[in-house]
Formats: sequence, C-alpha cells, structure tokens
Amino acid sequence: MSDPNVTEKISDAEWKVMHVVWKHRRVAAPEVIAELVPETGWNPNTVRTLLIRLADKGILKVEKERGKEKEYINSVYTPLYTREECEVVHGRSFLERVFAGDASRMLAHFVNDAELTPEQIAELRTKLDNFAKKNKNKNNL
Amino acid sequence: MSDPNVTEKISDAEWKVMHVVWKHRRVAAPEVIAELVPETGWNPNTVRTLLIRLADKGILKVEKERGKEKEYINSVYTPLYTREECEVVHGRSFLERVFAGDASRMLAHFVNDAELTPEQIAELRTKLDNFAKKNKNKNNL
DNA sequence: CATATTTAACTACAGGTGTAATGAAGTCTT
DNA sequence: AAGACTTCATTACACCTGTAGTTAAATATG
Repeated sequence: MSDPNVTEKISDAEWKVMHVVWKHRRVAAPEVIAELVPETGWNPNTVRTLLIRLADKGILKVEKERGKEKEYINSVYTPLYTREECEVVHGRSFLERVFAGDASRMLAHFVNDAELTPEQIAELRTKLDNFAKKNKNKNNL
Repeated sequence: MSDPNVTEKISDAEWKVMHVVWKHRRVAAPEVIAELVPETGWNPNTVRTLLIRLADKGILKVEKERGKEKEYINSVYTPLYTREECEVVHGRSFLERVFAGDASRMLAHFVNDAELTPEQIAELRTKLDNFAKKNKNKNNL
C-alpha cells in the first residue's frame, strides 16, 4: 500500500455511504438506503445522489441487475478501491493539512485523545514493536 | 483538553493560514502574505480572503494597527483557539468520518503508514506507556 | 388491465471553498 | 501636491456538498 491511485476526494456524507458499500462488498441501492436512512434520517434520494456521485467520481462501479425477490431493476454498486486505499489517501491528506506532515506529533496527539482500553494500548505497542523490528531489518540489508 | 468549543470548520486552505498565524501568535496580514505567497503561489488577495473568512468564523480576531517601519494601517490577526483545540476537533471528526470511530484501527493504520524514525518510535512507545500507567492509576482511584 | 409501488434519473438550490479581480482609501516619495 | 505604492474591503464566480423534489419508467397487485 505505498501509493494508491484514488484521486477524487470523498466527502463527509459520501464516507458514510462508502462504509456501507465496503461492508457488503457489492450492494444494491435499496439495501444501502434501508441501512442508512434509519441511521442518518436522510431522504432515500439523498442516498441515491451520493451513490451516483461516487460512481461519477470513479470510486464506485454501477451495474443494473434484477432483484431476486422483487424483480425491479436495481443499481448495484461495487467499490473500485479498498477501504485501506482510501484510508491511506485521506489519512495522508489529513496529516498534511492538520499536522503539517508531522506524523510523530499526530500519533502522540491521538494516543492522548483517543480513549484506548488497556488491551488496545497493549496491542498498539506490539504493533509498534513489530514495526520497529521490521524497520531495523530493512536497514540492515 | 476534553471538549474544545470551536464549532466552525477550518478548510484546507484555511489550515495553511492558521499554521502561520499560530507560529507568530499575532501577525499582520502583509506578513502572512509574505510567508504564504512564495510557498503556495497564491495571489495575495487569496490570503486576505482566507484571513477574513477565518475572522468571520470567529477563529481569528482582527485588530487595526499601524506598522512600525511603514505606517500603513494593518489588519493584525490573533488566534482565538489554540492549535491543540483545533487539532482535537478536527482529529475527532476525521476519526469518525474515515475510521467510523475506531481509534485503535486508526492508530494502527498510522503507525504503519507513517515513516517513523526509530527515535520517534521509541518516543511514542514511552508516551503509550505513560498513558497506560496514568490510566491504571485512574482506575485504581 | 388499472392502479399502486418501487426504483431510478434528472433537476434544484443554498451554503462552503478555492481562487481571485476590482475599487477605494491611506501613505510614501519626489 | 501628484503620482506611485500598499493595504484593505467588496464583489465574483465556478465547483463541491448537503439535502432533497420531481418526473418517468418498470414492476407488482387486486
């Protein structure tokens, strides 16, 4: 995951939609609506608009397909990028924007502000150690 | 720093301006311009617009003041919120938007994606340990 | 089949953002 | 004092975003 090629920005509201699509990996509009409308209070059309915009941005792929139960034709959406790719892109942009690229300070900030459980802290420390080790090996090559 | 009361969003371009203002703690528009124009290629008016918008949002305070060398009247800007306050607000919003509130996963992500030096890793680990200790004490009260 | 329902496409519209251009007033320089 | 320069405020404008309303076509139902 060095350099994902997602270029278009994902807006606030669009992220909510993306989370649902990634969860399903492939999902018809009515299902996204069923899931998001209660949670957000949005009008169904709002969800549709967001899906269409994401497709226009080249972040989702659309296909037409008949539903199984009811045979209405559905728009079925598939992500063209993984969640991780989008996280990388938006994470870097956030780091640059808010912390002016200072990753160390950003991490420290989040460790302080996030309410981590002891387990999560331990886990993160393990990750940090692994990362340090990997890094050392790389430098020894 | 539990709950900062900054409500207005700071846009991408506005963050660049804020970084400069925080650095100076109190700065006249021409100085912000002098600093940002070479770095960004923006038109001076763009910087002014951003400063005005930040003031309109209640994030900066404006005062009129005569310059020392040249006695033109300057608009002098002061931040009404600390960098940390804004980091907290925007950090939480980012966490919510991109990682759906999963701080643990976000931290893991950043540890992996940020190219930390061994020193920075060590430092972060210390912080993590301190945080764990503090947390334990709190739970023992 | 006639009507109700579902889905989707197209249109809308105000507010935010990036990025200035224009105009006006104060200050400096000769 | 007259023109040059500096600073500021006002206006502009296209694109993005949040959030639908409207219209039309396909499908289901009585």
